Amino acid sequence: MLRMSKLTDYGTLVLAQLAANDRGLSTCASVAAATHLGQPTVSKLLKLLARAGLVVSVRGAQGGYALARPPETITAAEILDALEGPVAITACSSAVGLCGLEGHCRVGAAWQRINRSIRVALESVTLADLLTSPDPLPAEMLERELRKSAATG
Amino acid sequence: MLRMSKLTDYGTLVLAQLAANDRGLSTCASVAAATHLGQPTVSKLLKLLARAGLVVSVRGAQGGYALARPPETITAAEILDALEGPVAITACSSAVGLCGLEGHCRVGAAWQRINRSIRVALESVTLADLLTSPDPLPAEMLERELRKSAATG
DNA sequence: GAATAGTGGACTATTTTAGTCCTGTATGAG
DNA sequence: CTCATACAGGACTAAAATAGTCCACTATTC
Ligand code: FES
Ligand code: FES
Repeated sequence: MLRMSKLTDYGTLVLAQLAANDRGLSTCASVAAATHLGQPTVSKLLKLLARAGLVVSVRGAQGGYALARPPETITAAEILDALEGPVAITACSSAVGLCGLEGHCRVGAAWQRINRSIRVALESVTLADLLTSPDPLPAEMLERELRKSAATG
Repeated sequence: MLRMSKLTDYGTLVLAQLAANDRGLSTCASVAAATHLGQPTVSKLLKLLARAGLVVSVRGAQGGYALARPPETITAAEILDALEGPVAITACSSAVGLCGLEGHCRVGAAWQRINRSIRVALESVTLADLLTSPDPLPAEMLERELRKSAATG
C-alpha cells in the first residue's frame, strides 16, 4: 500500500530514458521502444511531463522531447507532483472541507507531519540518483550480457 | 497523490476512539457513533484490526473491542500494514516478477530506498502521537512548545 | 433461551487508474 | 507549397481497486 500509480513509475522510466539520450531529442516512439511501454502511454506521460515543465518539446519533423533541466536538479517529488498532483497522504490533508469529519477528527495533524517527512525523502532523491542504481537484478543483467555477447560474437 | 486509502484514515480514527475509551470495551456501534462513520464500515475495520492483532475482541453480550496494546506501542506503520498490506511505493518493489519491465528498469532500487525512508517516518509515529495533536493549527503547536519550555525551565 | 455483539465472507456500487483513439497544429524537407 | 513528421489536447473505454453494504453464523451474558 501507499503506492504511487504505475503511470508515475513509468514516468520515471521515461525520464530516465530521456536522460540517457542526453545529446538530442527523443521521439515519443523511440522512448516507447526503449522502455517497452505502449506508445500511447508514453505519449500521455510526456505530455504531462511537458506541461509540468520537466521536459521540453519540439514540434514538427525532427522534433521530440528532452529533459528541461539536468537530471541532478529533478527530484522525485517533482515527478510525483507532475504525474499525480501534490502529495497528500490523506484525502483530508490536501484541503479543508474535503472530509466532513474535520470537526471530529483529531488525527489529521500527525498525518501531515508524516506527509512532510515523506516529502523530504522524495525531495532528497534526484533523477540522477534514480539512474545510478547499479543493479536491477543481478541474474537478469547477467543474462542480458550473455545474450549481447552471443549476438556480437 | 501517494495517498493512503480513506479506509485507513478511518481506521486511525477508530483506533483513536478505542484509545480514548481506554477503561473498557467499546462496541462497534458506539465507535461508529463517536466517529460519525457508518456502522458496517467500522465493523469491517475492527475486524481487520482484530485479525492484525492491533485490537482484541470480546464476543457476546457486553462484548466489544479494545486496543491490544498501549497507544504508545502502536505505530502508524503497523496500522497501514494491517489495513492495506505492506507498504510498497511501487508495484514492482514488493515482489520480483510483478512488473515485466524488470529487465529494462534501472530505477527500482532508488524507489526502494525512498520506500524505506517512508517506512521509517511511519514507524516513528505512534497512535499516542496521533492522539496528542488536538488541533492542526501551527499556533497551537507553538504554544505547546512554549509551555514545555516553561515547564522544564 | 433470548438478546447482544463479534466473525466471516460475499456482494454491489463507486471511484480511480490505465490505456486508447482521434482531431488539430507546428515544423522541416523536398 | 505540399507532404510527412511529430507534438497537443482532450474524449473515450476498459479494467481494477476501493468503499460500503448485507446476511447467515457463532459466542457470551442475563
Ligand atoms: S479530517 Fe478527514 S478523517 Fe481526519
Ligand atoms: S521494475 Fe517495474 S518499472 Fe521498474
